[in-house]
Amino acid sequence: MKKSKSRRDRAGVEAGKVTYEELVSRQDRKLRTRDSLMDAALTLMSQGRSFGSLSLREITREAGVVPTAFYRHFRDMDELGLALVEGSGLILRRLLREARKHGVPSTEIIRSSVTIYKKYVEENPRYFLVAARERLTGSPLMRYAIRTEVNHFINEMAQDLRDLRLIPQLSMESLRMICGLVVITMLNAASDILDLPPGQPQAEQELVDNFVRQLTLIFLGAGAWREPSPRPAETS
Amino acid sequence: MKKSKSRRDRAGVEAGKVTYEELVSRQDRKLRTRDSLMDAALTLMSQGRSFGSLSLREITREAGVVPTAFYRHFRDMDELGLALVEGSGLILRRLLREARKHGVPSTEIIRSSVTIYKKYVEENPRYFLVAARERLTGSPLMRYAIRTEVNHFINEMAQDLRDLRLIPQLSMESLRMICGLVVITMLNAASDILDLPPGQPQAEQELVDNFVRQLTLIFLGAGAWREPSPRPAETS
DNA sequence: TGTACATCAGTGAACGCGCGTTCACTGATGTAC
DNA sequence: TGTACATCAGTGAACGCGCGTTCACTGATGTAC
Repeated sequence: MKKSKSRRDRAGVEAGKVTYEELVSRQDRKLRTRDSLMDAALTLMSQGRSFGSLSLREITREAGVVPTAFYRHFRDMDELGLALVEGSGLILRRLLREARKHGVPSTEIIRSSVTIYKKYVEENPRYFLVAARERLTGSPLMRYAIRTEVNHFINEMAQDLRDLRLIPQLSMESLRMICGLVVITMLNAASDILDLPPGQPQAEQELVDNFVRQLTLIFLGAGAWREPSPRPAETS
Repeated sequence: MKKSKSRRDRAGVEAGKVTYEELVSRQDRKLRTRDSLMDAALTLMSQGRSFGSLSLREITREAGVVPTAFYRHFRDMDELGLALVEGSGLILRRLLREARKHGVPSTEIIRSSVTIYKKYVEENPRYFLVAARERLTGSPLMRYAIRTEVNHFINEMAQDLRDLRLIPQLSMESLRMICGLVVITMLNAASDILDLPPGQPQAEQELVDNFVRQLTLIFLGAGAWREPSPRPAETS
C-alpha cells in the first residue's frame, strides 16, 4: 500500500478513468489489506513451509505492506493463524453444501464424489493446506481450533449420512466414527494431491484410484458394521 | 559438556570410584553428544513445536552444548532432521517385529493389537511425533524421507498380512491400499494419544475405543473386498 | 611403562542479519455543521 | 456545496535480541616409538 497520492496517480485518473480502487471505502481497503496478509501467509505455506515457521515481517513483505501495518489487523501471529483456521472451516462447510446439492447419484457415487472433491481441493488448495497440515503440527492453540472445525465437519457429515438413510442400521455414534475415518482419509488425500508435482497424470491417477478404493473399503465396512453391544466385556 | 578436568572432578574420582563416564572412548562420547542433540530436538518438539520452527541454538542449549559443537555432528538442521526420520523408521520397524513376535491371537485381535500399539506409542512418544506430524508439515526434504519410511512400513505390513493368510483373496496391491489406510489411522491415533492431557482416563478410553472401531471397520471392509476388474470402464 | 606428538570434540568471542515491537508521523477518508 | 476537524490505515526510524556461521583456541584422548 503506497501513499494515496501516488496510488491515485497510478490509478490513471489523468487518463479520465475512475478505477475500481477509487470507489471503495476506507473500511473496504482495510479488509482488502487484511485479506492480502492472510493470502501472503497461505502463499508462503503453499511453498512448503509450516505456519509456525513464518515470520511476521516475511508475511508483510509478501503482502506488500510495512511490518507495523500488521498490527492494524491482528494482535499477533496467533490471531492470524486462527483467522486462517476460520477460513478453512468456511471452505469445509462449503464443500458439504456443494456435496448436498449434488444429491445422491445412484451409480459410481464414490468415484464421482472423489472427482468433485479433487476439483474442490485444487480450487482451494491453500485452505486445505491449513486444515490437512496444521491440524497436526500447528501451535497447540491452532491445533485445538482446527480440531474443533474438523469435528464440526464430521458431525455435519454424519448427520447428512443419517438423513440419506443409505445405511440405516447405523447409530449416530457409529456414523461419527465412520465419518472420522473418511475425513482423515480425505485430508490425507488432499495433502497427497497438493504435494503432486504438476504434469504427472499417471501418478495423479494412481493417487485418485487409491483414494477411491480406500473410501470404497470404508463403506463396504460400514455396510457390514454391527453395532457393538453397549457394554464391553469387563476384561477389556 | 564441560571441560574434562571438571567433569573428572564431578565424576567423583576423589571418592575412589571410577564412573561409567570414565570408561568410554572419545568416539563413544561423540556419539553420546550426537544423541543428546537429537534428544534435545525431540524434547522441544514434544512441547508442541514443529521441527521447522526450532533453532540450532535452541537445540544446543537444550543439549547443554555450545552452538558451534553442533557442526561436529551435523552439517545443518536438515541433516539433523533426516537423522530423526531415520530414528522413526527404526522405531516403526521394531514395532512390526514386536507385532510378529506376538503372533496371531485368535480372539480380540484388534483390541489387543491396539493395546500393544498404545503402549508402544507411549514408550516412544518422541519418534511418533516425527512420523505422525512432520510427515505432513516438515520441509519437503523431510517429508519425502518420512514418506519413504512409511511406504516401507506399509509394504512390510502388507507382506506380513499376506503371510498370515487371514484374508487370502486379496492381491498384494489391495493389501498395500488397506495397510495404507491402517497406517494413516494408526498415525492419526498416535497423534491423538500424544495430545491427550494426562489424567483423563475417560477421554483416553474413548479414544482407544474409537481407534479399535475404526480398525474393525477397515478389516470388515477388507473381508468384503472384491478385487476391482483390472481395467476400469473407459468412462472414468 | 614412559615420552613426545597428533587428533579432534567441544569452547568462546565475534560478525552481520532478520526478527518482533515501540513510537511518533502522515495524509487520505470520513463526519459535523 | 464548502469548510474545519477527527479518524485511522499505513509509514519509517529505531530498539534490543537471538539467530547461523566463522574462526582461532584448548586440552583430554589416542597413537607411535
